[in-house]
Amino acid sequence: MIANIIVDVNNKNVDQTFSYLIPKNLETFIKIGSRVKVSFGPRLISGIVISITNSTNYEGNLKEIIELVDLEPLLLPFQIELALKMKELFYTKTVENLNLMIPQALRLDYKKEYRINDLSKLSLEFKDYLKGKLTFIYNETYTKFNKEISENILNGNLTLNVNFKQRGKIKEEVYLKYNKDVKTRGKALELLDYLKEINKEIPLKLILENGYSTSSVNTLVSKEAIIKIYKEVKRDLQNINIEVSKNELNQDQQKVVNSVDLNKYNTYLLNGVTASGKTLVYLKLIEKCLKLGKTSILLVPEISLTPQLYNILVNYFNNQVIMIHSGLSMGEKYDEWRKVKEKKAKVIVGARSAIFMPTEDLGIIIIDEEHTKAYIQENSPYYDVKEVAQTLAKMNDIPLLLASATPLVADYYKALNNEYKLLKLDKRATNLPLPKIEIVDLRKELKDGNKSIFSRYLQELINDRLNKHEQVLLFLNRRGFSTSVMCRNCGEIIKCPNCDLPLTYHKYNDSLKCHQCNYEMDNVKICPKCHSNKIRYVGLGTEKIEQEIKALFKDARLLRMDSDVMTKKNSYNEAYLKIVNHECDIIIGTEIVTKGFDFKELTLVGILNADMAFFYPSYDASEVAFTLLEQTSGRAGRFKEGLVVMQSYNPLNKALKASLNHDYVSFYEDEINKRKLMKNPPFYNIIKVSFKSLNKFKAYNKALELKTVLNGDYIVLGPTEDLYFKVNNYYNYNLFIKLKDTYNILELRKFYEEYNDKEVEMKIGRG
DNA sequence: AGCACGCCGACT
DNA sequence: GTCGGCGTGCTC
Repeated sequence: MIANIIVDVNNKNVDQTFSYLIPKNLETFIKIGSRVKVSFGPRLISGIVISITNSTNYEGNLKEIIELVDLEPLLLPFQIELALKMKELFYTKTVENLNLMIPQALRLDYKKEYRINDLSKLSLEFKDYLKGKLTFIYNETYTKFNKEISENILNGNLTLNVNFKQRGKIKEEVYLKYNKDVKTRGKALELLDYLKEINKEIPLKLILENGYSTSSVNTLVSKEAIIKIYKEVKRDLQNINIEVSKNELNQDQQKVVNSVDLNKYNTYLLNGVTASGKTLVYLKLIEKCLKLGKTSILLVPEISLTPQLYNILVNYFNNQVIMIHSGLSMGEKYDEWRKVKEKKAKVIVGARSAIFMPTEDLGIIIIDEEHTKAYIQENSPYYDVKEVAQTLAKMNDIPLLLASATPLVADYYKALNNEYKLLKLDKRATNLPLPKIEIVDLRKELKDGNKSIFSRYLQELINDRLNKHEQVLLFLNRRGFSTSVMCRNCGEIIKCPNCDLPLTYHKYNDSLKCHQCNYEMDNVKICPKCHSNKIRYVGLGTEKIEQEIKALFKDARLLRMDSDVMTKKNSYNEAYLKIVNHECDIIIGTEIVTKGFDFKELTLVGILNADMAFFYPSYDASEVAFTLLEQTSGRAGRFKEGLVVMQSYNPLNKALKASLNHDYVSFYEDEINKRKLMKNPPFYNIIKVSFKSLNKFKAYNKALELKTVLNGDYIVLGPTEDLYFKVNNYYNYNLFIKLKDTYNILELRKFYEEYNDKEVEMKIGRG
């Protein structure tokens, strides 16, 4: 029998199967998904068995598999299938896709260890250097002995051994238990008596915390008076108690739950206004799956949101729930992975990587806040977890539920056109009205001489809420920061005449440029619309706001939440508790605060720069902006009546006005027409191919070369400078390919596979 | 990727 | 002569 293997080498040139003979003694053990040790060229590495066949079309001599790395197959067959499909979808390597599914703790490190058979055959100097050791792991300090090393390898005195080291360990906890009486005294006797009396296994940690030392423990252990017991612990993740207020579905929610057919594939799009009780719908669907003995995956956009939902689920389903996100340590992730693998947990909640859990009997995949960019992994391997989930749902013939108050325009289009099934939740479950939104015209503030970040109206409201002992959330939009040019007098944004995208300001030659078509013009000093000179590029930071708040509201307690502050693992939980316990009055934050917050005392949301997101030079800027406004305003008044104040230089913007009335549909209708006109998704798919190099011209030329290859058959835009054109001395050029129905371009695949320029890095993603 | 092979310049 | 620089090409 022959095993076809993907080797653990992350390189495009070897991203193919290699065939190896299965030795007789391993035949019953080697399965699809098994990890094996093989000799690959001159070295020893591991690989994953992708398929097992009787023959191969490789003409040369086959080598035998050396040994099995893990007893049980590391990956399930469906995971292999998924990894292969992802390669087709995203132009990535199979190896890196497979690696997404292997917990870090189980990834192998290869260490080359040399063993000396006869020390006396070595030179005095080398012997001295080794200090009598028979083995050494090679590093730079051995360079001076290179010659001697290679001689000894040749004469057989040195053997090379490749060590496969697993990165993580199973966490063990030590317990102590009384065994027998021995003669002893002092502290040790005291401890022995104590353990004898209790006669139970006591954690060592507890003993040490109670004033006993390791030395008295060790004395007793060595005399066999007590025994040490090693217990494997699965780390339990931090839990905050959040009660689910109501467990009964209302009529609308019930209808949604009933509409989801658990027995076959369908993509559902649940469009539910904020606080319409989507979480309860998820709970009931998961519960139904559990009753069928099936596993559920619930994806949430960010690390920050996961613990909240996790706690709700734990309160509902107890220890059947696991959580996966990038904030967990390697060991914690491994433990969660094992709980799924051993089928001890059937409810998985987590960020995008949770989709790769070894779920053998999947029943449903739910993607909350389906519109967020967080579901796309930009760093290699590129993937969009929504497409992965869809592939997985089709493979298992189970439903995929996408949910959002503000779905992606492309997804809503598909739902309206029966590609997806549309489900609606139009009313808030709490029966509270949606928060009232008011727009403050910042142009007027400026005219009246108010140069502060806060309009007078917003200042007034903040003071009022502080007096009433209620909380205020201030939201600062970071996207599209400081690159676009806007008139502070009339709100005009300078846009590209060809693409309708905001132009980006380039400091080096004081010009404005389009990132899609390369249109370029001199920077404007006078607004083309109102001829004022108050035109400038825009920017604002959370720190600056913090300063100003401190000056304006001296007694208010502040909490800053942006990605700079919130990187630590539990910082989000801490912040969350601070807000719940009302240890802060004003919360300032970026995108991170816009999702999933439920705070009783939060009655005012201030959006400081509502315009900002509209400047982002991408076809979906309006959508991102609208979504952000809607999400942010949804934070207000979840329990009490809330008010949202948007500050804007451009109050007539259509998306802004649509969000005033929480009117997704009218936003959608406006946007979908633009998409059609501009040949953007969902009417066309966009592939973005990036070229990155220290050499500007080489990067540009490679992009041009690909464009030539593709010419004629597709709409190809570019090469254009990336939004981040020069980063760390690297230059970035992009090509945008527009095509219908698929992302699969044979010519592109061929170009990529044969691509071999070390000076220019080529990457394929989505536009 | 990582390792061998191989072909050139500068050293005991 | 030979050590070691790195460019090239292959890995079942």
